[in-house]
Amino acid sequence: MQDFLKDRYDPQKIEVAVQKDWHDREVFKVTEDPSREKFYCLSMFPYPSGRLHMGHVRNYTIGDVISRYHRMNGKNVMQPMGWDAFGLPAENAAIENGTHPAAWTKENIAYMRDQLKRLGFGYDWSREFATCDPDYYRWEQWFFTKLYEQGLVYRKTAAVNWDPVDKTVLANEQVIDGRGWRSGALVERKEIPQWFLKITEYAEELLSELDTMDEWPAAVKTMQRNWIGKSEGLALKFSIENEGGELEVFTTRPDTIFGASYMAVAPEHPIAVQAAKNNSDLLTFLEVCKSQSTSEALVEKMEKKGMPLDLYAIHPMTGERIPIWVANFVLMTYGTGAVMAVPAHDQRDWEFAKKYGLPIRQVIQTEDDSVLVNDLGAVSGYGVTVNSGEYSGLAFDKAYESICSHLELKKLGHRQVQYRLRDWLVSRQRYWGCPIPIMYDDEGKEIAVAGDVLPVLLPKDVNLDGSPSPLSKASDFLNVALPDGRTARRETDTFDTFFESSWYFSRFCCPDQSTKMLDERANYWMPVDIYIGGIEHAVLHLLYARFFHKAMRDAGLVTSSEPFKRLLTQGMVCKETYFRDGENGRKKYFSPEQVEVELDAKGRPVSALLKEDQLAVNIGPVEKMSKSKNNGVDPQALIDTYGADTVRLYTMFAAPPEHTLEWSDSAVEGSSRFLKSLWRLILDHKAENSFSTTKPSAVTSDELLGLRRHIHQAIVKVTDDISRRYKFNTAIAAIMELVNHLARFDSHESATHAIRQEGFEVVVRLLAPFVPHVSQILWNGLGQSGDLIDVSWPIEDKSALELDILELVVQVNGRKRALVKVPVAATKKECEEVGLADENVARFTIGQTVKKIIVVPGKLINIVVGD
RNA sequence: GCCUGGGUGGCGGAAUUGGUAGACGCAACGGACUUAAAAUCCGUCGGCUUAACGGCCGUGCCGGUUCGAUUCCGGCCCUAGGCACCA
Repeated sequence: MQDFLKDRYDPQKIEVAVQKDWHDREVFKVTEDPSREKFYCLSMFPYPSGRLHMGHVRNYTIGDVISRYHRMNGKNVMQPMGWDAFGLPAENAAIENGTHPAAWTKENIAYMRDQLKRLGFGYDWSREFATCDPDYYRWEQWFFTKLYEQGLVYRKTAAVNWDPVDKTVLANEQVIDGRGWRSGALVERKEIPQWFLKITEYAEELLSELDTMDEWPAAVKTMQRNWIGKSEGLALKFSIENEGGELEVFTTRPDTIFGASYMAVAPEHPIAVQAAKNNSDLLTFLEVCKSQSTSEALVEKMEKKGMPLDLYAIHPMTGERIPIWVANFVLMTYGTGAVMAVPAHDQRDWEFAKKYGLPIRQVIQTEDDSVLVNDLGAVSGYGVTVNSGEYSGLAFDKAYESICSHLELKKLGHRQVQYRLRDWLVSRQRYWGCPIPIMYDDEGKEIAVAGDVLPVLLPKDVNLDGSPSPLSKASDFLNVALPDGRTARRETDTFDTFFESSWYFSRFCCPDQSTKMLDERANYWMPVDIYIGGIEHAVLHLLYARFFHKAMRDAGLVTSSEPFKRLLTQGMVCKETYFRDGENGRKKYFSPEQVEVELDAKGRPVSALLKEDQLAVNIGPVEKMSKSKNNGVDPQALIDTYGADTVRLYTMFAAPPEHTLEWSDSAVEGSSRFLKSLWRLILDHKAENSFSTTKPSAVTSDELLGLRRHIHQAIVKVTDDISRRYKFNTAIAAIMELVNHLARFDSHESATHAIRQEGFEVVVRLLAPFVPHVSQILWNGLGQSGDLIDVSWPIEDKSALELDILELVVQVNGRKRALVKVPVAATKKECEEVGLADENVARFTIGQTVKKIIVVPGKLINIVVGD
């Protein structure tokens, strides 16, 4: 590498040169090496939307810092990159601009790949692939047919959002205020046959394995546990009066059964549908329910409504007639689609009962609520049964046991484990996705496509005009001749794009394998040692990927049970917003560059003007960078202005990885300033041209020992922050502190030069993961040769950390009153004496009795006094 | 509505196991250098109070545990993410 450490710091020049060198020598290309510890570092691959956004930059910088750190610690590090290339935006772009999704995607990938390279991420580009490559998706088609053979795949009807004008299925995102985003038509709920994967077969393992995943954030594990939603309870049957049928429900509270005063079923429940056949009011109600969204969030926020079915169930304990209602809040997708309502002890049942005047009967008495006040709401806690016939007066466990046993004996119920988790609906009625490898013969019987004729290629030549399913009109694709001479019709649905992202990490281990889905290399690299990505994936993507990996394990494709050893969830990147109220009630947003902000004396923003017309604009909240809020910062512009190192340094310094990061242009300036000043300090240091024979460990002056202690303390701190705490902001702060110490040390003797040389060599190595380009140049500038990426991470000299004198805080009754110096070896008693002797401490202890003295070794002395 | 986080100076954040609240940086202000500006360097920087030493208050709000609470517990407010077809 050429000697760049001359005159001015020019990031563009050095970064491009360093990157070219890495590329020419394939520095980041790796192979399996059983002699070294492997480290598989993975960042969630991007959807190729067009350009990188700041969220990508942040995500990939975190991954690159961790990768480079582990490589400097001697591990065999693999860091791959690829593209989650199927999805809705490509189809939308196709409809809007007339570009083909394949071409649009390819172009975006090319641009974004260049951006990633310009940011200096150490990826093994030889492993790159896009999920829309047939070489990739053929294997997921193959695996789908394996799962089909094993009975883990099935077809049944499920609801979709149907746009009656465009005659197409809409994603939840495409439904705005109940209307299709393009047509504006009221969206309907429609039941169509779709493909499902039996993730519920793995519910128990997906749940229990979480207990062993101690390197995952507790919040993510809790979210997954609640999503899987295991509950134990009683499945019981209520017979229906006259009709002779039965209504099955599930309850976790059999102890409240005597309080069941009505039943509620989902609008799609067969008995509701049946009852509506000769009841036009009921039919109308069911139709209204049908127009409601498929989104659970919206269903739960709706006003709770219902209608009686004019049917009665027989209470299995009391023989009482209880009315059956249909209710819009009962979900057909959970349990049996029917519930027994106990309004006294369930808040939602209570509200519904109040609204429709249904009886509320208290059957549980909690310790602190001897009387149930009906007007305040349900009492959902546990307690002792009352008004429950022969089962009255029992504690929860006893009541649960005896009621379950009684109903089991009478064959009216059985204990059951129930999960909230539903099977994974993988069918999508879209073009730009992986075709589902299924055919239907003339009788409509399904046939899985044989493995040796895969892939089922997604045809390129289709008509994309926004009308329904292009694949159903592509006759070359649609019609197939079977080997036995019969003809068949292909499935026209494609896979959910979560299908592709559920196993890409395994394929990165052996992307060139052309005869198998995976090979032995996957077992060398898997599991991923650290997986980094947005918190928004906490449940869906991460749960699907865990399930998929277990299914692959059971098919003998991998040996590990969990795909991701550690998970690091990254916060969003935000920026302030500026807007004016538009005519149609919608806000018009202005980008921060268009706005001039006026600050008060304290630096608080007080008002903002649009530069263009010098009139006021409103200052909005700080929100996630997005096109709609017009508050995005283009990483490319920053790279062009400051260089990749500054952008990387700022994104790591501004906040810990899990936090949302609030973007500040002036703070970016600060990171740039730090690199410039470090450059100048090392340039000046080099110019001293001092020859020193002093060994750093041999210095004796207090000042130099102190300086050297700062150097080795920084090594300890930064190492711990990167490897254990994943707190890159404090790691960088510690490096900045060390640089400040080195810069302010006002001596230029040869011994000082030697310590400074040691200090800068440490600083440059500690900075290498964050700002790899400038670090490489400074490393060479300090007289060292070779690739910094393969230089060992510094190790602290323990003797440099030793101290003789400690500072202790002295508190009186928990309030800080003094700082005292004591020898390291001081006993507890000696510390107490020094503390009590302090003048300011004495002001607060005089005339008081010392009741107790607490000494926390190395930290503080707390003197507790009183009268 | 349900599940899960978060709330600390003007701002981003620090305080790692209950032990000095505000590290590091930004902004702001004062000064040096300069014909001037930029850049750079030095200093101040939570509020109130004091001549000074120091003192009092202060980590969203209310209450509790403790010698000691940003940290633990209970309740509340605000805010972000997810809720199964955005990825």
